[in-house]
Amino acid sequence: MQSFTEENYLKVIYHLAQKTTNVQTNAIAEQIQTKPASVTDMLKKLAEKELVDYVKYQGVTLTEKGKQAAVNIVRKHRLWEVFLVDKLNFKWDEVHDVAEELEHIKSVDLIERLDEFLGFPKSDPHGDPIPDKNGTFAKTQFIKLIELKIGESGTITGVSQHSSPFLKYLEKLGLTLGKQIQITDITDFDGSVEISVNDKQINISREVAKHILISNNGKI
Amino acid sequence: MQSFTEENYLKVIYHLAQKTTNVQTNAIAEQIQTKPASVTDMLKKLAEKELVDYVKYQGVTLTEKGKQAAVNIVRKHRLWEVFLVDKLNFKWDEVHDVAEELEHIKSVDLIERLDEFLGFPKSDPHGDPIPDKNGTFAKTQFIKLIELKIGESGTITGVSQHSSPFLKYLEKLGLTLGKQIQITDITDFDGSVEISVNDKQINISREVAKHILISNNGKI
DNA sequence: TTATATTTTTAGGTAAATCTAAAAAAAAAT
DNA sequence: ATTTTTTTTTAGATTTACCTAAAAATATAA
Repeated sequence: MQSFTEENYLKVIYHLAQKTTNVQTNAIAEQIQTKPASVTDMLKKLAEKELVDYVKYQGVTLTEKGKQAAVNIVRKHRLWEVFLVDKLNFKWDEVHDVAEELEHIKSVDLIERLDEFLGFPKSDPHGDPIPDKNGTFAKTQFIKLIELKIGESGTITGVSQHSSPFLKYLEKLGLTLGKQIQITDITDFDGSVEISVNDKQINISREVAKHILISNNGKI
Repeated sequence: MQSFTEENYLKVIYHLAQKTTNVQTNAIAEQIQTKPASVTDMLKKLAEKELVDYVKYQGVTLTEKGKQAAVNIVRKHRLWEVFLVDKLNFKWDEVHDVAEELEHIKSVDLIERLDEFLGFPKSDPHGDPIPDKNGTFAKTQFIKLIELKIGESGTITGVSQHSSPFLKYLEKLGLTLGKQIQITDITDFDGSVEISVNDKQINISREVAKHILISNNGKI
């Protein structure tokens, strides 16, 4: 079993490893809100426990054992987020911090029963996939909204930015999960995107469009 | 805000204070599974924070601030127990350890929403009262089953022993919360009690009868 | 009321996770 | 190919919660 702190390191390394193979000390420090020196200490400890492969000055990768542990935390985090939104009526921008605490509750039985209670959800309130109890993710097929061309359409199925202001903004625009959208225009000047959603035309910046994930896309 | 460990001390002191006014160092150490020397250290720290009144060699009492914090943990613990039993189908003997972890989740919003989701329950799966968000307990009127006389009856509304074997045993006998019972005989020899429940006659020891709490009692 | 037992505290130390400041290694720029 | 910058590590402290062993205070018994 890992400590609360070790679990946080594993989770952060897991997420950072989606971008780069070898995860850097500084990147971890930034995520965990601590100093690089503290990270080095912890990496040694995790390597000792065979949860990461660590070579001085070369960054880390998770071992199979470390990856399993990390995926399990991700699973718990996302299931709790579903609980908070579906059952306790939290908004999708309010759940992160609470789930951050709940994800460390240890009982295996609890999480299996929670999964069942929630109806074995496949994704969390932000569209992120929930691994099953063996750590397997369902294959998901997303493209970024920014990649759609004029006339193309699709369904909003995720976001790649979880900050509260961003999520609140999308909510205000009516750009929530499950919504059907169509690209009606792309401005030459700054690349901002005009889309039709809820029978209305709205305009979003390229930056926003980058972080909206679309599935079932195609021409109409 | 208190640390996880501080919260545990406050909770234990709160529970022990139901029996004696001045809570002793050794009693705390036993409950928390630690050494008396460690308890002394922590009592100094809690006194420093004005959560307890502590006089060397004289034991401790909670201050008003300390009591508030303790009652809040009790509230969270009991609400989570209701969640586990009512929503996740845990048995009443399985919930204690998990609730012990969940009670330390900090979000105030979470616990208010959970309370609402559960329908503002007034007692937990063992019949213990749940304080409201101001820390007020509803007045409860229990007597021990052992105090009933032959012919008297009542409703099982609580237990004063939470060990898993005890709870499992009661479950097997059908002595669960809400059940209507009547005393049909009390054995002279060892004081064991014959009761009628679910249209059957069963026999329990004095020791068991001491830990079953009855309300609405009276002659029939 | 003195002796004995129990309870509690002090003193000094350990382990986990953090820190700052300085040194070392690696990467980038001239 | 140096120099400069950035990244990472080491060394030595700090804080929290715990420990053991010994001393001190309190309670109990003779």
